[in-house]
Amino acid sequence: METRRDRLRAATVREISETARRILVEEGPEAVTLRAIAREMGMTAPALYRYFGSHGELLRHLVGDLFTELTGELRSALKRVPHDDMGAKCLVVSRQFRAWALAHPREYALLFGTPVRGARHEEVDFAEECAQQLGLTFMELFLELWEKQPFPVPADDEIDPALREQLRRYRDDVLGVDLPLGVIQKFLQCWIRLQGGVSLEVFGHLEFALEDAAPMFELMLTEISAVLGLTYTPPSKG
Amino acid sequence: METRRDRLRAATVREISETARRILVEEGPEAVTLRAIAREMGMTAPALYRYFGSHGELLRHLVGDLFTELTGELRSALKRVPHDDMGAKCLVVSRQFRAWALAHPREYALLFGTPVRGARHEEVDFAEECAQQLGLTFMELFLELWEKQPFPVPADDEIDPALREQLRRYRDDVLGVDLPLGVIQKFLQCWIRLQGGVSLEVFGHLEFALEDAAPMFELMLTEISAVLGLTYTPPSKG
DNA sequence: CGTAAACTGTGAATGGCGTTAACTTCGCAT
DNA sequence: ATGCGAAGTTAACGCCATTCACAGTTTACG
Repeated sequence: METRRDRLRAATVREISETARRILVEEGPEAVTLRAIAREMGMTAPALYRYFGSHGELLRHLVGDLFTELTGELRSALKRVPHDDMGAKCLVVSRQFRAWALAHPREYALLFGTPVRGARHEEVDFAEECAQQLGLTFMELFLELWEKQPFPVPADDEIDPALREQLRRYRDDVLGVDLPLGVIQKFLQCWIRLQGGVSLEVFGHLEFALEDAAPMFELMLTEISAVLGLTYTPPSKG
Repeated sequence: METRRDRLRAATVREISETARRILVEEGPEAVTLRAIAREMGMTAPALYRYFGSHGELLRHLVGDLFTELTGELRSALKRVPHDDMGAKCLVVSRQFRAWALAHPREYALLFGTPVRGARHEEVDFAEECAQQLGLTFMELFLELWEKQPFPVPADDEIDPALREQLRRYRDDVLGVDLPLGVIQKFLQCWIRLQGGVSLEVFGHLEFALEDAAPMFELMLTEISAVLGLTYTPPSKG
């Protein structure tokens, strides 16, 4: 049952997350220290150990929240698109992903930058579950596209055997769906191009040549659209 | 002139870099502290300030060294390929880039991970110069390919105006070469796919689906080869 | 040669960090 | 009303980067 203390505790956990995020945004990742969070909340650092087992655990919780936020924004952006316009859906979700990354570069770095932060964890992590939700969002869209408007995919025996076996494992053990392996392959190819390109841009690794990578991103979307048999439409000005 | 002290100083600088790198490899990036480096060298931390202005400056120097090493490996790999086999040259340099990244993931993270470490620098950095050398290596190869075996590129007026202007600036102000803008565009597209894909793999962001991303990487190389009109050949077993 | 300057190191100190332990305070259930 | 546990505190440990005053050694020069 929901006691009064439970509510207070949940509120404090929420305040800790919000404070950590504010510091992350305003002062950068290295400023997100237990002492800084506690200071900002009018507490002392050891008190935070009542809520999180360690600094790393607090950060992993924040990562989970961020994954959930990002997933939510993608899903709600999807709802604003005509239900049967698969091309628009794919474009919207891709652009929204990039838009969130650019609007929240430090959060994005926490989610998709070099890992390590607090190293690996044995148990299934809260953050990992949330990350899976994000992956699922893309996967569901891809699956819907495949069912409504099948696009060309390689036959199983056209796929490199070493890759084939891994795709099979991912399909059967993780996704548990019934799809040709070629669809999984195309999905991963698209995802790698999308996340790879966005990461490079957000982390500043394209600045050596491009001040604004938006047109390059759109160029990538035209290519991906072509691969998937979708009609590309330029972004709306809104 | 080259005094005795200069030689000793240079040797110490080298030892500092080597020690820092060893710690980076063996204990991870967060263990690369001034105290740890000094401890390992039988010195005290403040002594290191005689050689580097700060912890961040030391790291930036290390980054420069690493860029130089990577560039060297790519260049020497190129020399082991028949001079006129452009397809093989492109494949070798791409595979060698990935191989170095996988063999030195922590170093790679320092070069291509999320930046920030010590924030921006006003003056032209040693590390930046070294990074430019790496970029130049790829660019020279691309230029050689274009001259020897031109591949299809979009005409200037087929390129998004916003992109066209940036490509022009990059070509004229940075590269200073005489090439169609379409070549620059294709170069960046290829580079983004290459570095984007390798980064995702090295940072573990493909592990959700793939245990070994090598076949996926090769698949990407077949696509890039096709785009550039090159004949793809599988990696040699050696 | 001798001496002053420059270079290379040390030790102590400051302030920040994560984390632990001992201790207080207060809400709440029996 | 009593007692337990949750939520805080302060103090402390051992890290960290960085600065400063100081000492020893090497070099340069008159």
